[in-house]
Amino acid sequence: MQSMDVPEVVVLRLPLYVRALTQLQMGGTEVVSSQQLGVHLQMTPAQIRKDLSYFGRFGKQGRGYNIQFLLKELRDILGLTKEWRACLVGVGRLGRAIINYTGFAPEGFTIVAAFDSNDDQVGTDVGGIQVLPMGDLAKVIAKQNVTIGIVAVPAVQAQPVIDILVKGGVKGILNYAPVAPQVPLGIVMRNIDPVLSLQSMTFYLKDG
Amino acid sequence: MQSMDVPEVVVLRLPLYVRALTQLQMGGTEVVSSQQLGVHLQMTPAQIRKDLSYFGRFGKQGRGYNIQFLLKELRDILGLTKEWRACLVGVGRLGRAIINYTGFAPEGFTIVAAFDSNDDQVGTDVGGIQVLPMGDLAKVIAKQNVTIGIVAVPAVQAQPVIDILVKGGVKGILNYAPVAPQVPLGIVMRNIDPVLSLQSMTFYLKDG
DNA sequence: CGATTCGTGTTACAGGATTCACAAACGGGC
DNA sequence: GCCCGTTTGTGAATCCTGTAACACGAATCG
Repeated sequence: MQSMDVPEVVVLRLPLYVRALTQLQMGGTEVVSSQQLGVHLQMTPAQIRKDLSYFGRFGKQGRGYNIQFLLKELRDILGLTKEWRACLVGVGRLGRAIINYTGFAPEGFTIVAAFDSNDDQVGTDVGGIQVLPMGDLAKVIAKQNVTIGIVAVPAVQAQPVIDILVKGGVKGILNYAPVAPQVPLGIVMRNIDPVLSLQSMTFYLKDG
Repeated sequence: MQSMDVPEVVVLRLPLYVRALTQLQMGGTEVVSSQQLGVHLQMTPAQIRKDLSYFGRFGKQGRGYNIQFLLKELRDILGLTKEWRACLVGVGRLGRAIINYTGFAPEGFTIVAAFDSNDDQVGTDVGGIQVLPMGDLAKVIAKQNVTIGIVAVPAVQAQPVIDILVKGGVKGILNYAPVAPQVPLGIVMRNIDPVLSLQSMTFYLKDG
């Protein structure tokens, strides 16, 4: 709905606001100005105000933003009030680390199933989750209400796996494989790729 | 030097070109046009040509780009021709996964040392690397010629650890902790944060 | 050897995003 | 109740990025 006319860069920044505000809230602050938030996040106050203004008027002139209120609003906007159910494909070293990562659950992201194409893996238990064969994917996605697929397979398998996930019905893909797969319109994909990060970093390091 | 007037977005795309070209090279292709590359990467040919033109004239009219040559040039530009030595801080689950990740080495990134503040971890062997106490950090960075620090510690420890790394002399930080730490000017930082990726994804998923 | 085709590098343009600047609103003090 | 310092929300202006257009070089073909 409103997603249409909000620039994507703005959406990418919203989670940063959520995180910073949460931190401030932990610290006991109740009200914050765009100025102060800007210092925290290394951004200009103007940008913060403009970003927020895409979604409504959350602040009070002369005072700033009520943190609790703004947090609730932002969580709503981002869709973080409900639980998101994900499935993982690929339980190699990386996949295991992802399953055992404790950062997802507190934010409402739950991995409810794991798959692998390797028969040796199928049937084993990883971090309390039964590893299922790829054939069960579509069925589990439908039954378990899975909307996000997490891909942790080798590069060459990424595209086929993603095709299966999409056909199975997931709406979002979190891709850890070092490739830039194609997804149909309407599917949201995010890539996690430390090597790309390092390779762009070295550009600035090479003659420092 | 030239880093000054090249937009950062362009630098971020260069590794994508390197990867796509490498893939084409594996497939036996010798020459590629911006058109073809664009199909591969889902970009307009114009953008590719413009990006490359920041650094030189690599193509031949009527023919396209010689892949081997362009790859060499791009690797040079990005500083990928030498070996980059990194150290890891934090050998918890995430840190172990990073050490054991096989994607870094082929691209010239080597983890030469690991540190942890937990005395139980110090002295143990992780993926063939001795875990050292934090106190040794500065010494090792200098002796081992380490330029990149990889941070895989809990959120609250990230900032102090990064301060130590920077004081120790690293020039780049690859941060896996879910915070946005501050670094002094001249230090390059990249953040890897799957939760942020998911949280911006759900914005588009929430009423799909 | 001239004509034709192809694809580059570059310049000009359009669309976005960021920053600026200011009127309007709020709260506290008197 | 009124004034003053503060901070928002928002058009306007600036900056940046991506796209389209085009002139030219290189190769090919008859």
